[in-house]
Amino acid sequence: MATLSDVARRAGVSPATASRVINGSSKPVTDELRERVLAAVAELQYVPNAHAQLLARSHRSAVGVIVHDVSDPYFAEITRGLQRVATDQGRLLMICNSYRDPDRELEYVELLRGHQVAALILAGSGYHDDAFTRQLNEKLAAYEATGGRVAVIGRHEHSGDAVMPDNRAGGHLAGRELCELGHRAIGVVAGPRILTTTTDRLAGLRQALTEQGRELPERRIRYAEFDRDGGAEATARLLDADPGLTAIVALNDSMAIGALATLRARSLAVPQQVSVVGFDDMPIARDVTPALTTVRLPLVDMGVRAMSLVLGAGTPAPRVEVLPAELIRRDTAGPVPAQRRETADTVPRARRADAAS
Amino acid sequence: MATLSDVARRAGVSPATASRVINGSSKPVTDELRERVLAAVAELQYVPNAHAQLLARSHRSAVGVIVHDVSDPYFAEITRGLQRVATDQGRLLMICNSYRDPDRELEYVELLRGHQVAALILAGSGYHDDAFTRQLNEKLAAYEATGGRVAVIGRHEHSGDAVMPDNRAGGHLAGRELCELGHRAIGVVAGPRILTTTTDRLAGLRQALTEQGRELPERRIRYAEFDRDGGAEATARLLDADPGLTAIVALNDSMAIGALATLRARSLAVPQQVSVVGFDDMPIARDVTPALTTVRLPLVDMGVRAMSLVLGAGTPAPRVEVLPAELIRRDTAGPVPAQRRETADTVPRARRADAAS
DNA sequence: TCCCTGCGGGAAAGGGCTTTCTCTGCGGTA
DNA sequence: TACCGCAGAGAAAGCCCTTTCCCGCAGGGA
Repeated sequence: MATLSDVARRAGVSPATASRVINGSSKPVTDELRERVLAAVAELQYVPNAHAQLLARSHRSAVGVIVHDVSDPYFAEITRGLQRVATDQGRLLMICNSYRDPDRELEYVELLRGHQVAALILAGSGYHDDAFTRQLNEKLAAYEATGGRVAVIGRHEHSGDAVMPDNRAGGHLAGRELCELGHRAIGVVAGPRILTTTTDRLAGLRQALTEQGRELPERRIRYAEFDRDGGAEATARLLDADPGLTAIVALNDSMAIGALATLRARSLAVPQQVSVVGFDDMPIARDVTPALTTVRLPLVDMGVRAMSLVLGAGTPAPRVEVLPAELIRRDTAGPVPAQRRETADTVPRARRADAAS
Repeated sequence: MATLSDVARRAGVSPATASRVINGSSKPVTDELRERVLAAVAELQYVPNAHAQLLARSHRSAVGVIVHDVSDPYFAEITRGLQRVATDQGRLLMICNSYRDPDRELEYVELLRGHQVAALILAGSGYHDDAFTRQLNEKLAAYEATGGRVAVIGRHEHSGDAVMPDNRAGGHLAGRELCELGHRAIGVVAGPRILTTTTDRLAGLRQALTEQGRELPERRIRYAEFDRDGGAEATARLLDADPGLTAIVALNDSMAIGALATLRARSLAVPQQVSVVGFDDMPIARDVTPALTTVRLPLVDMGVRAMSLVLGAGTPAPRVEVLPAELIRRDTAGPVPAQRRETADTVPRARRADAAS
């Protein structure tokens, strides 16, 4: 690789001058030398060594981002928001996928710190795991102690700046909607128990049911991976255990799509026999058939805000921005079927079996 | 940030010794010093400056990847394959989104070169743009001249290693299937004209129709963005111009989903009134209703191979691996409706209008 | 004419790390 | 006892840039 001094030598100038020309320094350089340098750069196809530059400059510019998986639409949307702000400010993003592995998350914090990022954004659910949380906070604190900025998206455990989707309110919205449609036998297709996102959404849902004088017994909840196959599988287990279900809440849209697949496979009409409500409103939600009723989170906006937080001026007190959830009514949630209007819980066993057939 | 000399000072050793301990150098260090260094590292929360390391080591390890958009399922799958191999070999990936902007692509080549990546992988369609292609090749050649490895995925223009999905054969597969189902009035919802992927798939499709004694006139093709909305819009234009269409080929699955949306909006039953064939077989294809008949490309495998090519031993002659396309029959393509069995081209105007209603 | 100013350019000092080279001191052999 | 060899540690030379500091020179004012 050609280096700066190669360029300088070829142009017959000092490395200092070459550097000034290349970086458009404020220090003036005569046109003649400038041209010679530029010509040398072109001839040698010179590209500055980014690492040497970063070492020489004190200025840190890149921003590190840790998500569970960029290719997951949830994170893809958040990332879009992050990118928008970063690009506007000429920042480079380093995006890392933790694939929901806490250890990998820890490793990436180190890695990004080593890469001298100016700020760090952790997006995605936290874990119910005290040991992990403590370790993470230690690392984050160490980073912040050296001037690094940190913001989290959708995580409680961090003490600094945070952007929080209102998962609990979203869960509540889904629950209330279904109650108002008359459903009583509601099953839940949930993500991993260890994720705070799962428990937050679940908590909101449970609260809504309780407010309506109903319950969400643990046997009506199935935990699985937060993806399509997890949703399909959890739905199957739910249905096997409780054929009388008239509604299913999936704790994200991918799982909802899996749920829809299982219902279709079992020839259960949606929403005539079983209603389904998803969560997140990812782009595909409107394109499945029937179009998915779901709880929308302002994903892009979450990204925008987190990045703004981290690139803007710091404040002594941590800022927490809670972004609201919104119910998007489409076609998968309908009134409870007539023959099941009574609560499945109180229906005699025999009739319940009937109703399921 | 704590530096290596901070660690060394605290441990009462030289930076050289500290470095040896931290990197597990082959040079032996007594246990006592080793412990002192490790203790200092922990106390100071020391993380080596990655840029300084990269500068000092001659060894280059990271691999640069340029895709159109990682959050697009097509690239997400390819990236999964790339990651798999990279992770196995302990390589870090730097992934950049060009958002189908040729200039940005050029910039990223420079950027990644500046970051001293050991190899470069360009995934995604090439452009019918000679000036761009020349520039790109120049940059790539300069990079290769300094020992960089390059592989492309799905691009013709590069003279080196390449992994090529058989887009043409895939187009052919889609065309033949539709012909065998009796369709004659086939419309195409195509991606941007400037992309070689579009033209390759189109060429295969056209060839299949020609072989069956049919034609693919330009008026039956609509070019739009390679996404859901592009597909929806192009389908609408196609239908407006030619209501007698009995089949639509979408040149990728996102567009196919858009096509499905438009057909649903117009109450045209799929596949009873109109058949649809997609391309790529992205994961969601099986979950839309009706499930999408499409042409599968081994996306993950494409990524795996490209990365293996680039990390394996170089060969004097460039290697081109062509990966086959496969037709996945699901539920969106069916036999041509009875009343339209004759070709739309030969049906009198009046009857064509009837048929469309 | 002399001095001061200011402009354009180069020399050189880092920035944080790796690695070669050098040095010290010890044990072992003749 | 004298010498050799080697293990283990440190000194220092880079890696490739940026940027401060300094210098020479030309032009302008007194």
